[in-house]
Amino acid sequence: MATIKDVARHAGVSVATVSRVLNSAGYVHEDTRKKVEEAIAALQYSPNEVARSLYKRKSKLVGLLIPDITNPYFPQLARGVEDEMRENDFRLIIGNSDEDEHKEQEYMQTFTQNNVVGVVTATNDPDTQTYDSLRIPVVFLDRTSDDRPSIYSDGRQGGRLAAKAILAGGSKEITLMQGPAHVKPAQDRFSGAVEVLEQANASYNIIQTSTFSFHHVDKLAEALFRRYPATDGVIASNDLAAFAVMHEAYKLGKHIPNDIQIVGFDDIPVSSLVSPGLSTIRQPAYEMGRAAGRLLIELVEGKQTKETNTQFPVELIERGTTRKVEQ
Amino acid sequence: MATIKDVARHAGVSVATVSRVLNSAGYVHEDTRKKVEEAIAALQYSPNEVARSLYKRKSKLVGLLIPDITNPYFPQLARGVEDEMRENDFRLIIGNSDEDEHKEQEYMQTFTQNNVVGVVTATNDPDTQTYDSLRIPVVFLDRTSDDRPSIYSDGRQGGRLAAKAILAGGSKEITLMQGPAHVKPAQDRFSGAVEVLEQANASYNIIQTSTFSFHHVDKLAEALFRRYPATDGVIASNDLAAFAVMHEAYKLGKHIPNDIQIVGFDDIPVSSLVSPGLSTIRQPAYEMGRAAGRLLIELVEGKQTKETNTQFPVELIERGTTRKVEQ
DNA sequence: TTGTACGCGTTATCAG
DNA sequence: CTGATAACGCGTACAA
Repeated sequence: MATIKDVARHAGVSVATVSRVLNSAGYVHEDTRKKVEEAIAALQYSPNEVARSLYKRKSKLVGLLIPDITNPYFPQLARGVEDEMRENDFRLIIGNSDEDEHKEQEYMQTFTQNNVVGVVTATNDPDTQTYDSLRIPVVFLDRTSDDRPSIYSDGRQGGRLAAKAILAGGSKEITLMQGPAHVKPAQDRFSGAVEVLEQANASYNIIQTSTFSFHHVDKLAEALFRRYPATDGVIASNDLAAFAVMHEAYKLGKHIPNDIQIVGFDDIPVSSLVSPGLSTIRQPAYEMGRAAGRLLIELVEGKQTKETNTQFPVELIERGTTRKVEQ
Repeated sequence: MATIKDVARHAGVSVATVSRVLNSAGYVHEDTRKKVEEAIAALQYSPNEVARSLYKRKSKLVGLLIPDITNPYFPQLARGVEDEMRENDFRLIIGNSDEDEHKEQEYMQTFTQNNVVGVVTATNDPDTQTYDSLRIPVVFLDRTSDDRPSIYSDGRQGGRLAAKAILAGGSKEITLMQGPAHVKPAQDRFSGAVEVLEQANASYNIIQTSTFSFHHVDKLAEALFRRYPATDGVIASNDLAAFAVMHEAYKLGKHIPNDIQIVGFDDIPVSSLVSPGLSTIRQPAYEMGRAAGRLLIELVEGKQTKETNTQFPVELIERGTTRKVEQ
């Protein structure tokens, strides 16, 4: 690895001059610039980001914390954040928190130890204390928060749309899956759905889930039909849960959507691929990720941003798990 | 952020001493150690990894390059790598290459600029040149290679198992999806399947795909049935492609598995959740990721490792898209 | 327009 | 056992 010194020597100038052309700062004669650039090319020099980071006390690194990358919803968020960052020359250190406060703290420490300029966190149960003591900007993603920069979608409206769709399709015995209590967006969805169901005077049951993880959803689906066998409409807490319900419904010999309607939440990519296609509430995850990235960059660069808190609209995607109704 | 100097001052010792207790190197009196540790606790000091990295010319960071995190197979690999790394105090810088050589190089540069100690690459078409000039260990993941450290699964055997399963279920008009030509594991699967089909004197057609991405698989599935309408058995290039085929088959009014059998590849988590469950060749992705992480660490630490090249077994998972046969 | 010298936070060497 | 001090590679006053 060539260093700035090697370049300076090769070009017959001082390191300061090299640094100047590198950062296009200060004055430097056209001819010397040329020489330096040639030297850089000849030596295939590229500046050591670590030394830079040490001197400036800030890197080109951003921390991204997500609950579990194995849940297809998060890679979309992550991808959005990454693309936005890459276009602005930032790179990501990614960590999975698994809803584990210890891991979360561990990663936050890694982030600060590495001079990240900011962090995006899509963690469900952020220990706000940890974030309070942070000196760098933090953007909360997929998480509502009034007093902090955050990007999220309209969970309440999503809940409403889901409930309306199920109602429109004529379900009478609706079961509502309630996501983890500490996850704000999950609760928003829930209350949005409840709101509509109440207004419609519909009868519904509730089944609780404490996690979004794979391993639990199938058991949850089983429990759902055991407890509420008459269920003919399910508002799932997310697409994964919806799949599990579909799976279980088939096992029980129910036909979808004739015997039972199901609405998911998220619209992860596979949802359009399965059969029947899953009707679901779409969150623009990728765009949300990008927005979070953009917001963080603005914060990092100290730009005045009034819009530090933006909510994305959701949308009902009707596919094959709900009944079509004539308009 | 407290620095080592602050700690030294607080403890009334020199920075050298603090450094010693930090790294438990050299001698330090029990009493002074105590004082230092108290100071560390009091100041909530944690060492600046950037400065460390600068001095030692190596960080606690590892680069991970994957084609696209949005494809559910890769998060599993990534998760395995991450967990293994985390347990050994390494952290990940993740990049999506999108099969784009430029992006790949960009990330490789980022990696070296940040003094990563090694990289794991699950990229399909690695520009080996880039890796040759690298001074740090590289582990190729999900990719066969004789002369380089790599972790992959037995694609050929996978292809065989898939073909046998389809044959056992009695399909007569088989269509074989051939993955991207430059992706070695994909070709292995293909040739494994061909091998079995040839031996059985089975009639089969081939449809090519140049990518594994979401947006193309549905079109591909469409093309498949347009070109080979009589198809009653499909060996898909991966689970995502299999889903697309299932979807298309339903659209055409075909019943699975009665009219048509489908076998996927990967066994991504949703495959067990959809209905019918997807019969597929399971690759132990998470374990492979962990193995890659472990191997990289061994390489980094200069341990003698004969096993620099390990192949994981694959396994047929029979679910609902193949016909059960009496043994 | 250019060069010298210092500091960013650590670790390691070498006296004491 | 402990303390100065020189690196690590870079950016920036300050001088020239």
